[in-house]
Amino acid sequence: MPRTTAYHHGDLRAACLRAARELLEEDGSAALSMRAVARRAGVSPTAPYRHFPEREALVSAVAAEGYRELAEHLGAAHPAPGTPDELAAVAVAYVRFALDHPALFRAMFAEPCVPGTPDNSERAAAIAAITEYVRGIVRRAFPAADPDALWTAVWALVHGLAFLHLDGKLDTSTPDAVAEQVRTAVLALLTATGGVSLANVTREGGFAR
Amino acid sequence: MPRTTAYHHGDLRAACLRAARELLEEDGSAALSMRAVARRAGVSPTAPYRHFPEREALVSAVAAEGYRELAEHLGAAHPAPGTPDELAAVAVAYVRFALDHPALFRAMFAEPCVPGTPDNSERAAAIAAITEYVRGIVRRAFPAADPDALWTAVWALVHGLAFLHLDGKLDTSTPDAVAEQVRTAVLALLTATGGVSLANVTREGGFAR
DNA sequence: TGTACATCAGTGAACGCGCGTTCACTGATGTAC
DNA sequence: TGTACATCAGTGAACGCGCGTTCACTGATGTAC
Repeated sequence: MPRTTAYHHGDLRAACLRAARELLEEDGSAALSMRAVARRAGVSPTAPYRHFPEREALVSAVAAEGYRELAEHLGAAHPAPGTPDELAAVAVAYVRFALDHPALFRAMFAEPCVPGTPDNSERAAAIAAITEYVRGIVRRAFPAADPDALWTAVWALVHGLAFLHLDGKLDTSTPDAVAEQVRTAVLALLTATGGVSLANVTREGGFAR
Repeated sequence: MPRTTAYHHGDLRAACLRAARELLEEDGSAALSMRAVARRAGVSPTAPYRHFPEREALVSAVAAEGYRELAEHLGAAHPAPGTPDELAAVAVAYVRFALDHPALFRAMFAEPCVPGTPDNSERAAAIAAITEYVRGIVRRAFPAADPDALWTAVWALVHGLAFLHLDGKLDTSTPDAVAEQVRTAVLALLTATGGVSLANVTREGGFAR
C-alpha cells in the first residue's frame, strides 16, 4: 500500500504560487502569509522557504506571474490591435483582468519593485515586457502622435478606469456596463488626439473597416 | 509643581488621527496599528478604543480626512476652473497630492467603503463630496459634452496618472516633470473630446484667454 | 462657596492569535562507479 | 545490476514579536443642589 502523502511534494514551488494566488483572491493580500501558503499546499510551515527565501520573494513571484498573465490576456483580446476600436477592446481586457483578479492586480501594483529584493528581477522583467508590449501597440497604431505622450495617456486612462472600478467608484454591476464605460472613455481619448482619425487616415489611407 | 503628563489627554481623538497619519506616511499602511497609534500619542494601548471602536473605524476616519484634504487641495489649485488649462492645473494638484501622501492616498482608495462599518458614513460622505465637486467642475467647464462620460474619463485619466506615478511606472524625479506629464495628458484628452474646443467655443463664445 | 455624585477618559494586565524566520534533523532521490 | 554516497526537499520544534481586543479598574472632570 503506497503512502497517501509523499514526502516529496513534487512541485512545491508551483503549488505555493497557486496557493498564494488562491489566498489572495479569497481573502486579499493580508491573507498571503508564508504559513497560510504552506498550510494550503499541505506542507510544513517552513517548506516554502526551500523555494522562496523570504515572503517578499513569494509576493514578487506572484506579481510577476500576474504581469505575465495580464500580458497574455491582453494579447488574447486582440493580437495586433490597429484601430481605435481594437485598442479599446484591449483596454476592456485590461480592466476585466483587474476586476477578475482584484487582489492580484493590487499586489502587482502595490509597490515599485525595490531593486535588490530577491526575485525582483523576474518581476521587473515581467513589467518591462508588458509595458513594451502595450507601448508597441500604441506606437504601431498611431505613428503620427508623440508616442510616449499618447502611450502614457492611454495607459493612465485604462489604469485609472481599472482602479476606479476596483474601488467601487464606478458601476461594476455587469461586465457589459464596465466594457461600455471603458470603450467610451478610450475612444473619446483616441479618436481625438490628433494622432488618430486625422494623422493615421491621411498618412496611411485610413484604417481597415 | 504641575504633573508633566496629564491623566486626561485633552484631545486624544485628534492626536490619534495625527499619529495615524504620521505612521502611514513614515512606514506605510502596515504600520498603522492601534497599538502603534497609542504609543505615538503617548497613551496606553487601549485608550484609542475610547474614540474608535475598532481599527477599521480609525482607518476610515483617516481616509475621510484624506478625502477632505484632497478636496481642499484641489480647490486651492483653482477655485472654479473653466478652461482646459485651469482644469489641468487641478489635475496636477490631484497627482501632487497622491505623491505627497502616498500611503494615505492608497489607504483612501484601498477598498470600497463597506456599508455598515462604523464611521463609514463619514467616509462615504467625504467621497461623495469630492466626486460631486469635481463632477461639477467638469460639467461647468464642458456643458456640451456628455457630462458623465467626460467626467469619468477625466477622473480615470488623472487617477491613473496618480497611481502610475505612485507605483514608480512614470518619471517622478522632479515635481515639474510630473506636472508637465499630467498637463500634457489631460490637455490631449480635453482639447479634443468634442465638448471643448468646439462645442464650448461655439456655444459660449470661447473661453477667456 | 462647598459638597456629593455621576460621568468621562484614561490605565494596565491579560487573553489568544498568527506571523516570519532559525535551526538541527531526516527521508527520498539521483548519480558515479 | 548493485552499492555508496552526495544532494535535495522536506519536517517539527522553537524563538520572539506585535497585534486586536476584553476586562475590571481608577483618576479627573463637571454638574446639581
